Amino acid sequence: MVTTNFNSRFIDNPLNCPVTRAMSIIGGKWKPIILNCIGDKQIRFGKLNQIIPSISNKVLSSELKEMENFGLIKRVEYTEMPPRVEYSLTTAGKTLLPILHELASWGNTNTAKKIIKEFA
Amino acid sequence: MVTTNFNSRFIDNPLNCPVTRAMSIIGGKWKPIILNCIGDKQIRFGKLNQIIPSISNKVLSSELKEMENFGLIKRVEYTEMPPRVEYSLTTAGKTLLPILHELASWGNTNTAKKIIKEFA
DNA sequence: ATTTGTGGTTACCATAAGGTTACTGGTTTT
DNA sequence: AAAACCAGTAACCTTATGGTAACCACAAAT
Repeated sequence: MVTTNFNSRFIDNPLNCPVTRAMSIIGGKWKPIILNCIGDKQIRFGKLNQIIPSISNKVLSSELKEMENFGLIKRVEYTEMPPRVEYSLTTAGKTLLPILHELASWGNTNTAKKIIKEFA
Repeated sequence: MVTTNFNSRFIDNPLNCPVTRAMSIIGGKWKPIILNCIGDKQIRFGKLNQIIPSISNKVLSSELKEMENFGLIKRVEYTEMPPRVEYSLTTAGKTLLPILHELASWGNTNTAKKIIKEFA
């Protein structure tokens, strides 16, 4: 059972509201997309940039770094030339997969598609 | 089965990536929190403002209006004095509850709490 | 006569998030 | 000799998001 603490006067305080906590960690324009792209794979920086073409390398880099700091992403650097870096989800990061799955699932509903079609 | 379309060159295009669609509809600082607060209830504007004290009435108002336009929220106005307005989720809006539940559930993990503690 | 309650709106402002462009190093390929 | 590859970084700029404070209508209660 999940205690969502509806009656708290501090429901919007990250320390007390679970939804706020979650959103302040994985909210933002790119994080869920990046996490979803990594999924269960190991994936290189350039490959991520290729399947998410409209993110700039600067932003991709900083988002990855932030999630690495959070302990959600593992970064493995191979000292080759040219360099190779592989990103993957940590065990902690994989606990996010149910959220990403629900997001993807809902994003595939006609409800979501219609809203996007009308307002985007 | 969910087609997440990992190999698309347009995964970040709202028209083609389900996660991007979902996030561009319910992303942002307040929407998931508001939706979660409404839940299965009918709830008044003032009550929302009370349980989410740090949102301004301007922002609460505009977020509600946007989600009403999306067809996720129903707004019922009672022409009394002083006025009374009740918000609730539409049928479409209730399809978001699994996402909100996963968010709340993950936000209650120690993983999430530790990250918030360290970085907030 | 003034305050209270309710659900907002308006005008204005601050900040952080995100975007753009150019650049790097060392090896291999053209 | 030049260009490509890869994984970024640095400096700079733009814009969307959200925040603040004041104000409104109307009736009832003090």
